Amino acid sequence: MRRLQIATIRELARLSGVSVATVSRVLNDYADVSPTTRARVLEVARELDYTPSAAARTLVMQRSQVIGVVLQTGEGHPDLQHPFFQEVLVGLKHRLGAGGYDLLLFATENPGNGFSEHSFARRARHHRVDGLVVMGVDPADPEVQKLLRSSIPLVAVDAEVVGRRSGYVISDNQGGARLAVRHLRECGHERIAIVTGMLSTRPGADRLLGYRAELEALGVPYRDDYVQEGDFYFDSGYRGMRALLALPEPPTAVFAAGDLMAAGAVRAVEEHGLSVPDDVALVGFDDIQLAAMMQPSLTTIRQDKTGLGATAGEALLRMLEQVDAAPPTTSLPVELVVRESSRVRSSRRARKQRDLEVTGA
Amino acid sequence: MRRLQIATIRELARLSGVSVATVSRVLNDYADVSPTTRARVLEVARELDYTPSAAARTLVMQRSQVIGVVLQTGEGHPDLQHPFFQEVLVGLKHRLGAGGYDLLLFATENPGNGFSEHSFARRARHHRVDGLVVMGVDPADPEVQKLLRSSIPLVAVDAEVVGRRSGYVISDNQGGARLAVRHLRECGHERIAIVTGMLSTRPGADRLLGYRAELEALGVPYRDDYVQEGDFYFDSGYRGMRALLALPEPPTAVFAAGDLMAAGAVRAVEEHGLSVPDDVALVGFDDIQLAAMMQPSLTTIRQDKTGLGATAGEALLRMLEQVDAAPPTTSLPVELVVRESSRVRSSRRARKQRDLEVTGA
DNA sequence: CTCCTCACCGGAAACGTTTCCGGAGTTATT
DNA sequence: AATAACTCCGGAAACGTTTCCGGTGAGGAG
Repeated sequence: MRRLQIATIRELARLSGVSVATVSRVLNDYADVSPTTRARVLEVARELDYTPSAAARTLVMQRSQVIGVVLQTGEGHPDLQHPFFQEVLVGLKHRLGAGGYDLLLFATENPGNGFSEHSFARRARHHRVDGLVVMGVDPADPEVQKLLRSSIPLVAVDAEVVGRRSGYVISDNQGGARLAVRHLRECGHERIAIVTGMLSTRPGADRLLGYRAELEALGVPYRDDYVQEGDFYFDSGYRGMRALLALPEPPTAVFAAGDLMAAGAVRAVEEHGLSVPDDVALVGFDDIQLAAMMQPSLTTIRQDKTGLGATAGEALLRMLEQVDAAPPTTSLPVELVVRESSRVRSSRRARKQRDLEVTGA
Repeated sequence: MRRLQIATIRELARLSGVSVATVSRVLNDYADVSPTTRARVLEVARELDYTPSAAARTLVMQRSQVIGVVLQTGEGHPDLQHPFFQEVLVGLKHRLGAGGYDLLLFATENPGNGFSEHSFARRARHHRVDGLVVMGVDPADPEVQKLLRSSIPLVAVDAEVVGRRSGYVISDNQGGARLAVRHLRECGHERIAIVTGMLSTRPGADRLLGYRAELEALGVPYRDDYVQEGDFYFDSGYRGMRALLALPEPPTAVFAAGDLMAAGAVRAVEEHGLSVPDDVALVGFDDIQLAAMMQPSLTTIRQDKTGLGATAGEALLRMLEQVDAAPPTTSLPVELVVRESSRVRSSRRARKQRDLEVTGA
């Protein structure tokens, strides 16, 4: 009873004694078909376990029901490796999946086979994806610029790209940074330093901006030597913190513009024989899983990561449904989550609270 | 100069003054074409920024150059959320990308639109994927069984599925568990408990098996009350550890069958007013990023996660190239990584070493 | 009884490729 | 000088759909 070839619409038509046109009509829920015919065709289709060919459908309809996802492989660190993007991906997949779309992950490694196949724009056209989501890319990247001109609906996460058919969703990075600095100030700190993310990225730049803005608003003088440039990953946080500790007048509080870097900073502080938060208070950014789990648990600015993905998906769906839908330029709110790394003293009560937070999630 | 329609092979043929057949031959590097013609076609193709349509090619060639990836959305926890799978995905994408394949992420949410679209087997046929990689699934799942019968080359990660065209790659979970227990015993512990992963999964079951086997080998009596069933995630580690600490004779060492659970266990221990490793020694499994970053850093059994992905990709490529290639049944070695959570005392020297490990990675 | 409308259906073109088959020149072989 | 063997190329079928356009038969209006 196993068929060797997978069933085609022609086979299905033959078996139900109607034309392929009619079969197509019942499969696509057109009105112009009698109830009896419809029932018969559906029955045979079920028996055959028939599935239409996406390729054929794409070819004739000029749309694929597939969304391309590009995660730029950062220098050395595949972005896929950063927990942040992973969570965004979860939200994205969920929303787009519910909308009937599948996700095509563009491999960033150039296959080399055939004629030059690399460029994202080419790959997008090649697969005829209906839309694109790009994450962690530099908007100035020529690759990205090509994508923008391509008239394929696109939404970027964490990068401010705008075009006729492309928008972005992003967290309120500047506001988040201000929250972090204000919190540190309210904890009594005056010497507040920062370890930044990559300044070439929007979040990296904005968090630094917010840091400076809040410092000014609070009347705390800005010092160049309190700014350490990092790259969002653990090691750079570690190195940045070391540099800060080596200063003649080291800071008593540090805002690390990413949780991974905050973790690195904690490592540096403790290796220096000091303690978090007693000697150095720390606030991170992102609230990745790690933040609540580490010791001391990390005060941080929570981004709604799956929300970013879901919002991006949502916006994309809107743009696909109505051609004239405006591309999104959405900024999602963030939230200060106070944990141990910024508390004056780690008390019994603090621990209890921290616990509730995690297990309740 | 912008074309409204994307260029087709027909257009390309017209512009180069040859037939589509010839263009196709040029593009696919056939020998049967004169150097001058070849050059001309290539030139025009470059000008047009021509890209062949994947849909058309798939249709006629009956292959898509796409690999389907299914990540079963576990009960409550999307697997994509577990760092483990993320890293496997990195390796997979890398290897398969280099082989010229793109990855299609199957959305697990049933789109509902059209006629029943859910089943993975249907989706696989629908997109005509050339191969499949499945992760974190139950081999007994009827969905998976359907996939096996479908004659599409398949390789599973972390699940022992075998079929005519399907194999698996997995870590040596049993051996890893034995390593963990032996290490704990060598640290002087006698009362060694375990918090298991989901026993319905291969790794969950195997790690428990290894635990028991090594206990026996070492002549340490096995106790039922030293076995707490978890589910690989933080909370279950936390709960399991609490239960163990409530025992009349609590263990002095615990093997947590996953790093996330180990982190939860640390939390429970400290909340209980005890310390890791002084009161309770801990060994985890996986060596996810978290393990090296947390405080105390986690002794664990390292799996080669990207290696799993790469091996899976490699095997799949082999099966795609030669139909008669045997499906893999590969087991990758694991490795004990000693960090603070199992050290008798956290010394200056230990910290130094831990540091090297992380920054050197 | 004829004509119109309407419900239902089939034929066929189109989507963009690959590949089989054969044909026209050109060069080598007898 | 005829034929064989290459080299290079074009026509056309095929892949599995969707959709336009038109056709048939039944029933209602004139």
